[in-house]
Amino acid sequence: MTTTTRWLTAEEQRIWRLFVQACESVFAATDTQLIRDSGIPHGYYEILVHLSEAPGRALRMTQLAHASTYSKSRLSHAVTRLEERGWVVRRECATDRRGQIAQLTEEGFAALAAAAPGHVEQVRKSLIDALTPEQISQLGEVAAAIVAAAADSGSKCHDADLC
Amino acid sequence: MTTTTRWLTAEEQRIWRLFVQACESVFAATDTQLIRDSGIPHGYYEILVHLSEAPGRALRMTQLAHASTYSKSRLSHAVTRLEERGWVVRRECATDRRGQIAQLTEEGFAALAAAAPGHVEQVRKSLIDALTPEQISQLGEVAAAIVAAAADSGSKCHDADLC
DNA sequence: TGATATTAGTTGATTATTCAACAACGCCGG
DNA sequence: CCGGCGTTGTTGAATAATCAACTAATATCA
Repeated sequence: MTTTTRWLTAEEQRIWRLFVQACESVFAATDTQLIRDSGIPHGYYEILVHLSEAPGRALRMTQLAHASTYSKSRLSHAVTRLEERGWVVRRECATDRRGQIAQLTEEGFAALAAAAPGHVEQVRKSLIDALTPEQISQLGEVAAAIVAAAADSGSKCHDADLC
Repeated sequence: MTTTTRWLTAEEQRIWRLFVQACESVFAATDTQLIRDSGIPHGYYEILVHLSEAPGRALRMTQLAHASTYSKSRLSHAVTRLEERGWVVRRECATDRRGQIAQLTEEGFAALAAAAPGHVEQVRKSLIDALTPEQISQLGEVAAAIVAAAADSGSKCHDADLC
């Protein structure tokens, strides 16, 4: 436990900071584009995407929260705002009276369809087109390894919402 | 302008989502660790780091905002809270009477020093140790390319705070 | 110099996120 | 069928982030 700290080497630190910067720049760019062109914050967009891909364009709150890596509370607030925009409606769940089902409306689907091209274009500009094909596949493997490592250490997770 | 959208291929989309997930998992883990063990949110930690590395452990607000990729407003609020904790003080700037200089206090430095080992350990767990040495250097190049691309397209940036 | 534009930084209102507490329901053992 | 227990989802208060408006000081330039 109290072994001396394994500090990062100069090179490791450089790469760590580059990584942080790269993430921030990509998310800032995609977020800005999405809000500017469609008025949809990045987080809402992800919710709409997951709903649009679900059978019947509907999902239980918990499943949607998990898919979007939202906490239940955050999702509940977010869906309330999406309902105000008319993009989502809440429905009762037939098999579980506690359950709520979030369903994408036609307007919500239309808003998503209208926003998608600009968003995709921005993802290309910020990420895909910035890299060589080889770098893209390397990024894929690196990202997969990071996610896998997180899943491992997260296996002992006991927090309320996540996992 | 209105050319048909260059949609992402299935593989590109897979990698994009993996990338998003990887970033989220790393930041969630480092954030959680930092708050749990030191009560320091990730954003504040970065501010303290930049101050600690500056000559005299002090920086003009604007420089600090830029270094931490904070907006001026956000930084101003954040420094207010850091002052309340006794970790930072504001000083007048001798050469520009508009200016404010944020200076790290001894307590602030001590808090940073106490938090650093755990944070570094978490960065290792979430990122460095999850990758092979080759992947780490690949990640460095990929991140550098992403940052460079963002800097290019950001050159025409006219927003108030950034750039 | 004096008029105007820029820059530095703060503030308060609006909006988003987290956190802890909670109500309602389902599950399961006695 | 009942009582405890975990789950589902919501709520409201506290905290944080964004946005627009603002003050005050400096730069620019005729």
